[in-house]
Amino acid sequence: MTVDAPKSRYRQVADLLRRDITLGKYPPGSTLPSEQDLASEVGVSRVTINRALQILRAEGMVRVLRGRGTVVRSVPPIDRHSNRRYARAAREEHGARGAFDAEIRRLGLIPRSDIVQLEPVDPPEAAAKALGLDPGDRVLIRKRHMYASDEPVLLATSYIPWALAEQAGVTNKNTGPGGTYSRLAELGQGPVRFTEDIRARIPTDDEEAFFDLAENQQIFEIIHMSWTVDDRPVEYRIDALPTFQWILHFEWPAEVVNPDGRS
Amino acid sequence: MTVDAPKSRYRQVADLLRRDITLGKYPPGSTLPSEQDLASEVGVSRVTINRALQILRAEGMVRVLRGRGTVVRSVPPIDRHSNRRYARAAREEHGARGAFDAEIRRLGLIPRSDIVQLEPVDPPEAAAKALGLDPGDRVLIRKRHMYASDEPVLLATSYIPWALAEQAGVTNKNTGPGGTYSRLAELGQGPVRFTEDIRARIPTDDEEAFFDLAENQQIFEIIHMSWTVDDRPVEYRIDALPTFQWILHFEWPAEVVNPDGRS
DNA sequence: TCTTATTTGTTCGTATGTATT
DNA sequence: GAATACATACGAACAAATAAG
Repeated sequence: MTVDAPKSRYRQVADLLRRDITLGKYPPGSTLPSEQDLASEVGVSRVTINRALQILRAEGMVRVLRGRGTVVRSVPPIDRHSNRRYARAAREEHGARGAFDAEIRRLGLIPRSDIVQLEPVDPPEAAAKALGLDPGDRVLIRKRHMYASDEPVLLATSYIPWALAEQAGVTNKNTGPGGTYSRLAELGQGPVRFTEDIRARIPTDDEEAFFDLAENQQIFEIIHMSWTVDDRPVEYRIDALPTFQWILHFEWPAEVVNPDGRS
Repeated sequence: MTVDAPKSRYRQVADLLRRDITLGKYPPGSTLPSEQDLASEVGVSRVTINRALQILRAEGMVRVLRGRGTVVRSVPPIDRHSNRRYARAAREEHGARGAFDAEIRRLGLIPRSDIVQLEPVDPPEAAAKALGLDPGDRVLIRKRHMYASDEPVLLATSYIPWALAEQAGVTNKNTGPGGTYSRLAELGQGPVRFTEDIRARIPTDDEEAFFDLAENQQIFEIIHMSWTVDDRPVEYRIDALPTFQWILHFEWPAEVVNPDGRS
């Protein structure tokens, strides 16, 4: 134990407010006193209160609404179980959106998923490279907005080579029982291996608007790829998730070592 | 494309500086002009410059040193390949610190790992619960500071039931060839399954000091657990990693579904 | 060691802009 | 339109860390 590092005022105020919230002085859904009132109460300037609230925003503890006030958030973190998500059994049992549905319902919330884009496009560079496409090759883009009880929680954008998508008949909203993966499997192009690369970053302007984030909040960016038995990629997907409302779960056996030559 | 959303000044300044950095006007390792100079140059107040720099800090693009200046960072993101990390073959080939070593050396950096704590202690509540300990049971704490070319990049704290640690003879710094897991395996308590729960959060005061972070930066918190063939946990570990310097990689086969009853 | 200049960190008062009620 | 509430911006001032002498 060292001596208490002297803390700046706005951080002390943040600690104070966090404590008050967790202790129930301001229960979930309630509105905090205005910044002006808090300033008088605590004895600091309004700018300092504002800065303290920035921290609580970054933590996802409050939601600040301009002109209205600052409300205490109530969203429990959602567990994303990556392995379970793509198990063939789970897919065929619950349908294409089964995994997301289950993740949300488990918390007593209501899942919703809107397809906002579904068409052939020229792929972004990262997708073209990852999928090993030739110049001029097009892809099927499939972009979804996903909600938990009307709170936006996930933005998923997937890219599949257009030729393959047409052949598999997954260019419509309804991809049939088991979803896209099952259609690909019927062509002998079903995924047998998945990879995910995870990083955290500042949101783009789009994401900031969709999730209603402050620029000091971060999102998980998950690059999800599906591989065939021939070790060829058939899907490149970017999932964007606000960090404060998700916990990512993985599990794997110690023995199964993938020989793979890629580094 | 919508009309350009009008951006606040500090964000425009952040965009400007980010562009200058990526375009090479301020190469890695160089020092930016002082906030005062930038303020005059750009034509905004110093407070606005300061706020813009907060954003670049959160992105890990610059490192701000009070009294000295603001330097452009040069650390490339490190790839953490979780599955490969705990493969038995990799462990026995490279030794206990093999995975971390390889991750760092791959980038041309020099790895270092200091054990800063290694002793029996009363477990924190989360660890006791996760390990299924009885009240009064102690644990071996093993806390490590890890560096890449003297930059702090990882803080690892592991907890192993003390009785088990003693029996396996892993209470010293030198745990022998293959490390702790190999000693446990010799007792029939070797891990056969791993789980990791990942979230991102604001750093604690300790972490902030160790990594030299601003409070608007976030860290990955990875709860790593090792399970025996009897499905009992033998290790509870918390890894803390600044989000901006890591990419987490996972992969798994589509077919292997773990039956497990836990939800 | 002490002093001074430089540089970033924090805070305030004040003012103005924008969104909501 | 008026009142309320958060967002941004500036200038000024002082605190704290560092570097140069």
